[in-house]
Amino acid sequence: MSIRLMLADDHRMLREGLRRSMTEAGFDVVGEAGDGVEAVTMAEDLQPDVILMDVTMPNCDGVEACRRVAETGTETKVVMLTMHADQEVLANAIRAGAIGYLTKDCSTREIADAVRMAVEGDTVLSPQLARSMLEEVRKLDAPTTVEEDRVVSKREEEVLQLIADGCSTPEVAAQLYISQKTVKNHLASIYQKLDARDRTQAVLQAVRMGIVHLD
Amino acid sequence: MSIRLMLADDHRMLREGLRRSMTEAGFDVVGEAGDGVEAVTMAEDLQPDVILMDVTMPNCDGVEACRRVAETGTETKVVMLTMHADQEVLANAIRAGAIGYLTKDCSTREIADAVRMAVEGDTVLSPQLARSMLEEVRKLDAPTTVEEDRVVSKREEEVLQLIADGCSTPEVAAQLYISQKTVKNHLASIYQKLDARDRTQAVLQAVRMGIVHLD
DNA sequence: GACCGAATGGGCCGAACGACCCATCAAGCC
DNA sequence: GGCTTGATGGGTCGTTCGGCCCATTCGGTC
Repeated sequence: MSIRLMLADDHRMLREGLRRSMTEAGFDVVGEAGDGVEAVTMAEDLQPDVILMDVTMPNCDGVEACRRVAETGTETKVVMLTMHADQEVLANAIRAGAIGYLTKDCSTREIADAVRMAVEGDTVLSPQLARSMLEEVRKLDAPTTVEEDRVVSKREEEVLQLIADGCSTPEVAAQLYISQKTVKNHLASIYQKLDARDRTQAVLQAVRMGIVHLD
Repeated sequence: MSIRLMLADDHRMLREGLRRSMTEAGFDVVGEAGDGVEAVTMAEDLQPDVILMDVTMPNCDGVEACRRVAETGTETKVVMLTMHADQEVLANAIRAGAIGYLTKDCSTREIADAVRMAVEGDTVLSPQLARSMLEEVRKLDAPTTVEEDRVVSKREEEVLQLIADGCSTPEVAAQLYISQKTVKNHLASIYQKLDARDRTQAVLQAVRMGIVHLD
């Protein structure tokens, strides 16, 4: 039993090319939509296994159409196609429930593979997009704690964390049982090391570097 | 010219099954490794297009092996295979440079597709893993700017962002073509709204709330 | 023993900051 | 027509901040 595929793209030429190649690849192209609204209604009607959806379409763009299809609660998987590897759009598409995201510079073979993977529930991402997204994940869990190549000293780190927690200079001094002057000296040293010119920049830089944490 | 594939798994039976099915799928299985160290040396030797690498292996686990292969700077793509959909391991694999991550409950057809996608540079993720990772991304940018329930006014937001970018009061004033006094007024208003007592706390709170972004 | 970095401190000073008063003007809402 | 909110601005005042000079002590390393 072959996979039932639906196409949604406002460029007829591209659609016809896709239909030809997807049919050759063994898929059953059950429908073609030329804009977002048409795609949604047609999807409800045909209940395809997979929709290849262009991002930029009239009436209602691909991302929004994808959201509406996902909201119907059907098993239909949506693979987004786009001209540009825009990370922002990717994030929106993911939120909208798309299972894959391909740039249009990939081969028909790649698209066919992606469709098959989509049916199985696997996610496929184009190289550029995967990279940007994985970088996000990388940022998320950067467990830098193992390293011993500390930029700021342990004491300076404590000062930074307390500042980040909302303490003023005298409060930090009280917390650490040292004088305000020492706190200022630590800060001055921190500014040099983190290339910051005030506590605000120092704390932000420390957050970026994972030295301190926001609660 | 067929794709040159290498297998790395400590279970011979699984390896042989993979070899058979991958050969049937048209790939050229050029080598098989039984542990991590062997996989790394063999990969250097054979320079395969793709390695299907088990996560759990003796000597040096798949993730570490993947890292070493990636470090050699070759074009070899690594697709990780695993029994369990462990998000932690996935994150590590990604950091290690893996391009795909599949659970072992997927079909040989899926694996074959994934290998082809990997060659093209596309990333493939198993359903459970994709879900968990996409949720991470979702978290990242969840505080969508679309909302109209803004805590601070648009102008105040601009001020906050500039402060976060490292501007001092006079610099913010210059950037926005307003007086320093107005900047201070905006800040005072921000302090109230964000329950902050100085610019440092205000910016940190804004970062937590997703109002401003760190570059 | 000499040297260095870290942690601790002091004093001084000018600039920046934040709190508290205030005003004006435009826009939106009841 | 009033009311509020946002954005613009003024002034004053005390505090804080950050730069710059300095010193001591302690634990390492060469």
